[in-house]
Amino acid sequence: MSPAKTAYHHGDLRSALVNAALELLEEGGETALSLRAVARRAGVSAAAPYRHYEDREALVSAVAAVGYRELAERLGAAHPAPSTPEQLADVAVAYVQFALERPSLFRIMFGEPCNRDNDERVVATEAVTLYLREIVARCFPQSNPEALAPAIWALVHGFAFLFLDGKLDAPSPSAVANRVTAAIQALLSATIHGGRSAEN
Amino acid sequence: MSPAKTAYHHGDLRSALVNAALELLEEGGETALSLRAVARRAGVSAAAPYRHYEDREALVSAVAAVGYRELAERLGAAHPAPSTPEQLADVAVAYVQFALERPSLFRIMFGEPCNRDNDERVVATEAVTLYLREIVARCFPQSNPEALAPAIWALVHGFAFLFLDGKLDAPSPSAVANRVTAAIQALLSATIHGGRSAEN
DNA sequence: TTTCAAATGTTGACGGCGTTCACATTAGCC
DNA sequence: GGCTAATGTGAACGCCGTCAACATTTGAAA
Repeated sequence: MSPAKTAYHHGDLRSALVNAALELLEEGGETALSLRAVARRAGVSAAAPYRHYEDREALVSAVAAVGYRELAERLGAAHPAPSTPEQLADVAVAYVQFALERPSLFRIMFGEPCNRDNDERVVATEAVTLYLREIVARCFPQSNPEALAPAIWALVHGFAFLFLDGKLDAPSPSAVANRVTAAIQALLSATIHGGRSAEN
Repeated sequence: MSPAKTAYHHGDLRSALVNAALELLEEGGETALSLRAVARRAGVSAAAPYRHYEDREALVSAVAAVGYRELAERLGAAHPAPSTPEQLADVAVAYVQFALERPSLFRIMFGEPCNRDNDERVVATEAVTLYLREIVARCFPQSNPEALAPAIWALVHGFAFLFLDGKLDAPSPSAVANRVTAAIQALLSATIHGGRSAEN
């Protein structure tokens, strides 16, 4: 509740808008996330947000950036510094659970096109990328993290989306966890076996 | 160009709307896909579509269903009946290429929430699921396809989305293909090795 | 302290959207 | 040939994103 960066008339409307957007997202899903609704919730006119964000997409990007930070936090909470396949699997499960618990936020983060410009979003994404590569490097120092990390990310990310869309049945959170864990284990044992070429 | 099912005033407006929607999608992306624009292109009033689709989402679902059929076609073209890891990898590459070549359609198919009701969409999805399970069963008769098939799907699907969103660099189509192929090979060799329990 | 420019917020408007309802037209069946 | 149901139209509603003109407030220069 501590006031943040730029506080003028309203007192940091910029971040108040992001918070309002997150609330609306949780309450009513993507459909509820309109610029006007956000402004209304922040107690401000419909045009006010344009003093802080170029357009709707810019605000959505800011929301997505918060999502990336929260995802990173969540992964870190699952395990601060994984160094075994089991621990890595825990992180993977946390990733999928994040997607299932906050589906609208996750869809905003990944489900729509985003400007490749150097905005908050790209930075936040890069953080996730590095975090993951670091983990893989620690778990498999003899492997090639730049090849393995994306594969693991893709596996986990794909599970998240397929569960989210109902393409794969997700009867219970634990069932989801089991499935993800098993897949990770399979991919990892492949690396250990097949990664012989990394001996050089 | 042969006229289809129900032809009344317009002569199969129902499918004309889907075609118009697909055109708009290719030309202008998801943003261009409005019910009014679709009606305009079909040369019909804004209210006419409601005689054939309950709402916008229903039309979008119909478009997605076409997408699923085209995806299945594309996979089949990559290899009619894969039975080796290499052939399966070809199918996987075709999946990702479909996503990159028709990003808007792919996003409509997977990127937004869909009603779990028993509509065209669910049926078309099921077709993909079965097709994949069949392939896996043929490639690895001694494995458990119900566990392996989703893992492969997730891996491929995740790659598709991450490339699509620019989270992973996709410098050239062949680079994408190589990455996907390598990941598939890794996962598959894991199955061959780790799948010992399937000997029983 | 006064003053002034820049930052911030408001009002009202525009066009586009999804959707509905009352109405017109047409198609096919008796 | 005429009736009913199916199909298309037109006008309207409220919501949306966005903009331009205007009002207010702020912080600092004078």
